[in-house]
Amino acid sequence: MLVDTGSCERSAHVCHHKRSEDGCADCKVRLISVCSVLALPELEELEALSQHLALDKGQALFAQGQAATSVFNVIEGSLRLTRLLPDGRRQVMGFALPGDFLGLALQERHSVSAEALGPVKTCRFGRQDFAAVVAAKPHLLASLHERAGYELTLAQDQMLLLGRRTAEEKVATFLLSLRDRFARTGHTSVTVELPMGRQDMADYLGLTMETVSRMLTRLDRAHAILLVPGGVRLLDPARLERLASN
Amino acid sequence: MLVDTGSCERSAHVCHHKRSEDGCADCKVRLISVCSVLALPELEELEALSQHLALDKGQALFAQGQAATSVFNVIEGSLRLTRLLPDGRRQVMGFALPGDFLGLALQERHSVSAEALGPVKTCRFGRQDFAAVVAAKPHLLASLHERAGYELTLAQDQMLLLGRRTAEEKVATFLLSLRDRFARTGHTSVTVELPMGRQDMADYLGLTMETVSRMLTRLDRAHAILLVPGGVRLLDPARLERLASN
DNA sequence: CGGCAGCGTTGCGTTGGATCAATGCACGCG
DNA sequence: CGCGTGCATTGATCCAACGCAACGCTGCCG
Repeated sequence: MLVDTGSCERSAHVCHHKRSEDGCADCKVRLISVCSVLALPELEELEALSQHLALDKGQALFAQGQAATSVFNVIEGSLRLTRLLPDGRRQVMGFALPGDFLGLALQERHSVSAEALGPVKTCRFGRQDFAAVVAAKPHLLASLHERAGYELTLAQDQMLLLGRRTAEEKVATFLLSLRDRFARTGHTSVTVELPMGRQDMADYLGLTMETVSRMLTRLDRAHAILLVPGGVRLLDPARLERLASN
Repeated sequence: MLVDTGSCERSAHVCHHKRSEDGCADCKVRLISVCSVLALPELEELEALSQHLALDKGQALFAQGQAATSVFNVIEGSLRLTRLLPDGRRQVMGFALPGDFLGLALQERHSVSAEALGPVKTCRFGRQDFAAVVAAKPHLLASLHERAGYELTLAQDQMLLLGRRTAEEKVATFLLSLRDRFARTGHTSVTVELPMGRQDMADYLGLTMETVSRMLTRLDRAHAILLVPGGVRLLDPARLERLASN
């Protein structure tokens, strides 16, 4: 049931109770994941079906079009969800952060590819197994459905952004939304970590890498943000909000 | 339970059995709507909670941000689903056709506005009533969830289109996808009806009205399509497919 | 230590689609 | 019928973002 026994090497402090740390009861993302709606006995039932799965930077969790044999809870790290056009143009559909569930829709095939942006830990379930549990627990289905509804409004936000916003607005909106998402997982900070590269941001925002870079330096020179290695410090969130304008 | 007693005036032939035509058993979209998963007794239960509601061209069914008191099945006609930016920029998130369900996510507030593109007939349910029925019928929830998953992949298609496709590709893709959607409701034809205006298409595709018009005339002059009043005849679908390229 | 590989930034010319401005065209109405 | 109103088309110009190429930085490895 547990994979990645090397997981403790990577964390900053030593593990004193490895056994229980892998259980759902101690799961770091339990309270923000779909599992939050489950009572303890149900949790144990699900735990019996779960496996931990770790990925390194760049590794794919699954690919677009592939039969969906598994679904996943993201425990740690972040992933890029992409679609590819035959000629190589790419659209990043979103980024999955800890607490997110991959395979919400329980569909037969994955509609996107998922690749690790850095070291990632996930909790894996067989799709059929998971679907059977869901079928037996309407409140879990309701929770999935609620998340799907939320995803749908996020997708709508993104369509509005892609269709009707300028490059500068896109970048400002992106930084703010990333800050807000990190805030929901507990990390409240003026410095927003950017686990993805410029090209990923560009493909998410419907821009080129160069334009993203230019907009970031423009915001930096305007003292709205401060570019720091691996992230951005939001110096003037109010100005960003004004740029994002809604 | 029945509204719009004038409905027969608009249809081509005379009604012989008005009573039953308003019932779910004779509903034109039952087999393609969420109701298709319901058995007859369940259908009657739902029917008791339903009202028919008709709209004229331009009328709003609900507005973005409004508390969602009702959810709807579209029976006839089509609607435009939009989001507005404070400065007036608009993004059309989609078009609802007969058989579509509005309010899938059962959320507290509507995330978009819905406006009739022409005469529309809907089947209305109180959201709370409907939610109660759903809570009691897991297979109905599963059906809603499946539709939500489908909507999510449509939204992803649209994000890819908005972010990474050229104007010509956008228009070609739009015409083909509209043809396919009409095909699913039974209307198979080389001539695709365009119930929306140029501005609506533009706001759906992230373009201006002028660009949409130019691309349509370009395709027309290339003999890929033929512009006809109120629609488009697809003369060379293969060429369009090539332009849409996936 | 030097070289080189992988990002990110910057400058500069190009361009696809936006913008502005007529004009066309179908309709409903006095 | 002639006029007005609302949409669609077309043409002329503009500009935001793209594409390309050079350059910079950082970390890795021989």
